[in-house]
Amino acid sequence: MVSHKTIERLIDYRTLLKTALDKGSPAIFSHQIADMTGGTAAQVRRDLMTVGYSGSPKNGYEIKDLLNAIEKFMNAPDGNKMILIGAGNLGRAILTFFAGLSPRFTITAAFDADPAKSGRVICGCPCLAREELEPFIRANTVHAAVITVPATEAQKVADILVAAGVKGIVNFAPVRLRVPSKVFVEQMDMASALDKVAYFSRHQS
Amino acid sequence: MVSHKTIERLIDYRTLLKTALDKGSPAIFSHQIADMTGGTAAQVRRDLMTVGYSGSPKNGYEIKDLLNAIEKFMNAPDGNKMILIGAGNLGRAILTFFAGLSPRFTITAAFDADPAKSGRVICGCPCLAREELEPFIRANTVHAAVITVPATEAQKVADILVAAGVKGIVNFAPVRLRVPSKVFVEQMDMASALDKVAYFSRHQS
DNA sequence: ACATGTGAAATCGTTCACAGCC
DNA sequence: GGCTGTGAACGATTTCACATGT
Repeated sequence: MVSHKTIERLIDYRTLLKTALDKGSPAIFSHQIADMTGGTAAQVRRDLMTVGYSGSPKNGYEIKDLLNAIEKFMNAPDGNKMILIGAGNLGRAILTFFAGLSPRFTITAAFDADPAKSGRVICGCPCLAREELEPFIRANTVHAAVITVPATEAQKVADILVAAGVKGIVNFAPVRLRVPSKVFVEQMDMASALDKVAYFSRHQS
Repeated sequence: MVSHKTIERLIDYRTLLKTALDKGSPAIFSHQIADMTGGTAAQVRRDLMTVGYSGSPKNGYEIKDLLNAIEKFMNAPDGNKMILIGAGNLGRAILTFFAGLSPRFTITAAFDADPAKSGRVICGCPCLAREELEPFIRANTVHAAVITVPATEAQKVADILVAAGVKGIVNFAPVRLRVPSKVFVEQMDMASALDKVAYFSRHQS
């Protein structure tokens, strides 16, 4: 019911508001949020309408309360348990990246087809065999999965994930995954991103 | 003049058509393209209108000719020279990833603030000192840049890139870059992606 | 019959503009 | 005066639906 774009921006606002709060600002105006995210003041106000928190014309928005409202609206539980499939170069870089994130997201297990990696701890994360994937998901809570296997394997992995009940996937492989509409896929396609940048950097503003 | 979304899809079609061509198919229908990219047939036809190639109701689209039309429309020169700033974990993973990518994109140089890395070859790519960044861009052709430095450094790096005339940026740092509208930025924000997946995997289809 | 190309309608998202409040 | 919240106008994108060709 609430638009995809709006959610993306709310996520932006949230991270922005957090840093503003850390700096000690008590309140903020819509045009300030707009400036910092590259949007317009009207759009910020529209977006904030959906979370059901009202500011005052005098002071704008109380940052602390607004943050609470956004988190409540997003229903963000403070722990997202995730898994990663494909502990190659990219996979390991992401595992390291996650270590810096937290505590909102934790990768509870990594999986790799290479038997040499099974049972070892890679970048602070236990690595299991590919065969363990489905049983693991059924036995543990897994909110979402990160796919970092080669393109040829990605759809197979996705099928297993979907069959086991995973509802969210971040896919780094350069293929569009075919999944039921109940499952949300976020495509992190570097190859497409490069093509896009190559195109737009050459054509008009 | 032609929409952002359409370009994204054309890029999708192109990669898809390439693999279809490799498999030996001579022609394809709009609904087949739609199925494979998760769109609708009508939309595919609309998108293809913009590249100015017409199929026939009998056979659909000649894949070879359609590919040519798309490439011509995108004006894709067969070499995009890029640079990467920030040779940390993520940066190195991306350098390796690029090696696997076609000849369409090559990273001609990497830059890092750490003096220990200067002058060395990292993942098959010469690494230079941060001070070399601006002179390098002015002396060589640089179509676009990939930013993989920590969030705190990203805006500074972007400012240098823009000042030196770079027109396209792929940004992996979790901050929105402020750049003139002449410069195109593609945000590859893993943190936001995770938040998005976390949200949509919990809320409706 | 079935697929294309494309006006026209419908849907979705953004911006305008103004009432109400401090 | 400057800001919020929001109906209404606007603009962009998607889908419908059908004439046309094979």
